[in-house]
Amino acid sequence: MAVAEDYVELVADLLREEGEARSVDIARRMGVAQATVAATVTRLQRDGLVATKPYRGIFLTEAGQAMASAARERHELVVRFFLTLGLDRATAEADAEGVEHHVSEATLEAFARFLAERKDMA
Amino acid sequence: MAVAEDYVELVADLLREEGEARSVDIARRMGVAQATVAATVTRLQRDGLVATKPYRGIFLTEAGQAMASAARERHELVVRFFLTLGLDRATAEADAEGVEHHVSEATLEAFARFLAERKDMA
DNA sequence: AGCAGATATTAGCCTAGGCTATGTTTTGGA
DNA sequence: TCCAAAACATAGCCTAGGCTAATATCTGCT
Ligand SMILES: [Mn+2]
Ligand SMILES: [Mn+2]
Ligand SMILES: [Mn+2]
Ligand SMILES: [Mn+2]
Repeated sequence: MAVAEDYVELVADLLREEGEARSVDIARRMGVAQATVAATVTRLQRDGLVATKPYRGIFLTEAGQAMASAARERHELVVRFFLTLGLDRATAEADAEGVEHHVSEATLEAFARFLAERKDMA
Repeated sequence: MAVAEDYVELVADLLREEGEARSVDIARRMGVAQATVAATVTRLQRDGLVATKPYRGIFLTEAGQAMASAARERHELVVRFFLTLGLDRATAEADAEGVEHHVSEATLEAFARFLAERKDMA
């Protein structure tokens, strides 16, 4: 589901940027209540995507890391595509956040082709 | 919500194509149980988007028609954009069905600009 | 006219994703 | 050391969107 991808992607970001991924920070960055994060994290754990060490934050399993990096790659490709299309950064980021969950591999490849063409037109 | 747009868009299509929009047909075309359609239609009615005449199908209110034509326009723009980008029809349609709900006005305008440029490149 | 089959509704259930309010538990600073 | 504040968990509630099974209603055909 879309939400799972966003969570693991954010957990990966927080781990990289902050060294740890705490529930509070996830709640803040996702604009959601802490209780909501708790419930979602429980599901993610059930689905084998994350593990938690209480008061020590959230960590990614192998599966979680795989999902996170795939999500990240997709996210960045969509953003770059939108930027190249002439969107401002804020819009590109905002729309990518939703669009990324609905583009097939074939479409992502088309985006990549477009970027490649643009590049060697410079 | 995304589902409301898809429903009213489909109702509009059915009214145009078939003359009437029946629950059975909506269920079939959306790949959903009839009971699900009933529940959703109840919400759409509550939200002033549709009206029903039992055993005579579903109709759009003014608001519903407005939403339907906006949704249709958006849908078609996204599909045309994807096709121009080189996607096959099936992929373009499938991805558009999800993407259409996550593109801002600014992005749609960028899509339109892209199409315009392509056109006078021919 | 009457009834079988199509169509629609209702009841009862489920999950995801939200919320607030109210505990617990941990931790760092005095 | 110890305790207030921060972090986390739990309980209880809600809506959207799904499902199946059972029931009701309509309609077209004979
Ligand atoms: Mn996202
Ligand atoms: Mn993302
Ligand atoms: Mn759609
Ligand atoms: Mn559509």
